[in-house]
Amino acid sequence: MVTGSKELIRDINTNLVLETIINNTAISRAAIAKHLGLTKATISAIVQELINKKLVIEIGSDDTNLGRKPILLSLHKKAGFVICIDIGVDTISALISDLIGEDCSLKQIKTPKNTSNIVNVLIDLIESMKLPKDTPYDLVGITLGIHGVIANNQVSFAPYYNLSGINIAEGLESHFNAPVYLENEANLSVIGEKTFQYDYANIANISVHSGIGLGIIVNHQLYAGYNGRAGEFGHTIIEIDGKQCPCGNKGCFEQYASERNLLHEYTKMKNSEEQSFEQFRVAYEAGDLDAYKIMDDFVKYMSIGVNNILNAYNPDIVIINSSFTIFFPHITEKIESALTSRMNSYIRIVPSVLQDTSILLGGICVAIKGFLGVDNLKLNHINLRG
Amino acid sequence: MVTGSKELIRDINTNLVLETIINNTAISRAAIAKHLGLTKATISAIVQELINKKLVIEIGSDDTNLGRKPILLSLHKKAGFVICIDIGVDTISALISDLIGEDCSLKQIKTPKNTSNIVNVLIDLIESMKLPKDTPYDLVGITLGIHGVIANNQVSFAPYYNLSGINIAEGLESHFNAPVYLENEANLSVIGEKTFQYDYANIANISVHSGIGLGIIVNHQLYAGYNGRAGEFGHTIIEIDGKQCPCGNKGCFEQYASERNLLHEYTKMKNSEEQSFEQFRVAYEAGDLDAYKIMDDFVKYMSIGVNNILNAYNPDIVIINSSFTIFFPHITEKIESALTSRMNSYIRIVPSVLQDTSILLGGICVAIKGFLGVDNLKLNHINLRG
DNA sequence: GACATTAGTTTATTCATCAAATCAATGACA
DNA sequence: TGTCATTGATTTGATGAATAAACTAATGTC
Repeated sequence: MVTGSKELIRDINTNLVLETIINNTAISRAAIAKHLGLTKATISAIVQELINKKLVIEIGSDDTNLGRKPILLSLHKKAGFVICIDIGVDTISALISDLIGEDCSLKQIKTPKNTSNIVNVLIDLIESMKLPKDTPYDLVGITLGIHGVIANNQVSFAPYYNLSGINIAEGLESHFNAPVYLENEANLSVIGEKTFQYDYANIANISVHSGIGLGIIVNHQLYAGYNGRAGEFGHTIIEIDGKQCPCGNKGCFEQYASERNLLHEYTKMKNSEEQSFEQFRVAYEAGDLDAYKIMDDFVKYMSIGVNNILNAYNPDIVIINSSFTIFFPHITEKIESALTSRMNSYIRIVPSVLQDTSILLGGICVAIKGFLGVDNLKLNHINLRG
Repeated sequence: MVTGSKELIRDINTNLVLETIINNTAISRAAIAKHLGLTKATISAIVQELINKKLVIEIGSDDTNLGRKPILLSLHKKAGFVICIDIGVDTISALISDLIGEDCSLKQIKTPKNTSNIVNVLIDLIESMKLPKDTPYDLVGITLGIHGVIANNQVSFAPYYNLSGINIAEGLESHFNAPVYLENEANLSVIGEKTFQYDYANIANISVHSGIGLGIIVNHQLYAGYNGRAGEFGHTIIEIDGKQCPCGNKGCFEQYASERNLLHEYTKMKNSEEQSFEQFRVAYEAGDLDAYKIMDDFVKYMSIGVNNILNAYNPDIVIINSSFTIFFPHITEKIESALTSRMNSYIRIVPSVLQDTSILLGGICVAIKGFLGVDNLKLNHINLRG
């Protein structure tokens, strides 16, 4: 039960001050006070505390033309560092970052066939990377991106690899002495998009891969449903008595609009061996009519999916993350014009810019938010290197 | 910007105390302190304030077998009264209630063809009813149930009557000097179900009438999307290139599962004049095979809708409110067994008990919550009379 | 009638906010 | 060069709400 107390007030205001400092990059005490509607005395006290904790630093004066020059405050971005590991079906990717998502370094390995030893694999992976030295807090959080359903920080259902029953979080936590956050990949993706790219209050992010995932932001917060199964949008039905889906349903969305299905249809047209996306792309750019037909199908099915998302969640913006939108970003305009319902309000449909980095960047955010206690993070500078 | 302050602490704790008193019907100061984890001193101070404001009364001692007998506290349910008016397409229903949803009185009139004068119609309706006398606060809130989309306490889109552009809330507020809350009918419905019947954290409530509405409770709160259009589930597509819907789409859910469509299909089978639900019901109970076929369709389409709701919102419970479930409540079991996806977690599918009173009772709750500042209301006793 | 037990109140303390005064720094201007 | 207006930041005292601990109140038991 969250009741009111002095500590609660301080917590709320401290987090707001931190949030204000981060989201404004550099800001003075006076400006924070004005922004939050708190008195300068309060802000001074809170800032002093944050400076003592080495979470905030003074970075010199701003250039104003009247009165005393303000002292600019900034997050001490090297106070510690965070790690996100995306456990993909084929590849495990690890990203180390400072506290604002800058100065990242990436390492990738193959996902082992047998995942029973996953905790040790992850420990070895992290220890093989160059970790920042001599920071006040060192490693302050690890996020794991999982292709599956998470409940209570544990994998409760993962169709592509067997992680259920293994307590990954605890294993890593006790070894690194830092909090470990498990999260669904589609959820991390939308958090990454919100934090680094599209700062809207309500976002739907569709990830089209072999299946289809959906991450939802509602009122600036991740919406995961009561046991983490919300946004299993790939298994909503868009065709009565439609194509059989392995899940047991007939006519699931991902049996139509997934990359796997569309390439499969393309292969059938070509009557050849399994076609890759790259082969499809080359053919499309060469003006191949079959490829055009497949792209039309993608637009048609995706517009149905987007219509259903609009009527279910009513977001401000829909982001589509897929190979199709990476190579043909203007396809989102076609999807938008394929929407037919007069019930829909005005909406933006955009291709993902972060593409396959959105999961890792989203994981970085989760760990940073967890460490700093900040609710609504907004970061800008991205600089990925291998 | 919500910042921390002394007043915020008191507000939070006062609302928690009120909530505890209401949801426990009668409870002592000591028990409240234990329940909330606050000290007895704090609770005593807050309760004294509430008694002074005539919102809480002492109702005698409880019978315990050891120590001093506790003084039981209760909400002063006659401190004021609230009104909900459901503006239906054909009928306007008004319900007056005390502050716990007991002691209600109902009045219904026909919806006027011309709704330009709606404010005066509502004022006349309210003033023609017997309002409680000599209460400390008198009328403390009016909720209007609207068959349409609400944004900023105004009707932004209503397909069945023309209310856009009329500032109903302001007109009533200035006349009765009480806050007026506009809300979508499907949203009120789910609030009513949650408060009076099914106390779950995550609820989906499907209202099947001529169209199909959906009210969603997420984490104990109504989920309405950023401009009130979430839950327009009737216009999600369940059939590619399906039946034409007036909204512009093809294959909308409500073109299949709505009462209007199913009766229309039944009429076509019978090759007669338009069949009513009553005619359908009589035939079904007489063993008519066409009626059985229609009911099978209802189960089939509804199970698709429920599947999509589960994968979109992941609620704890799905409530179905329709003529079909009123007369054949066990049909929800058939719908449940028609679910095929192994992605779905365990779920309860139940028929609405409140039926057509859910909107009015939900509206009563909205007004009570607004007046008392209570977040999570739980009420029990229902006693409707005409 | 002493005592254990529970309910509720009183009192002193703590702590975070606020308002107002004060100190600090800086450019404008005479 | 020195005064002043202006803005930034800190200090000080007051306020209010929570807490802990002591105290009063009420009641049944032995």
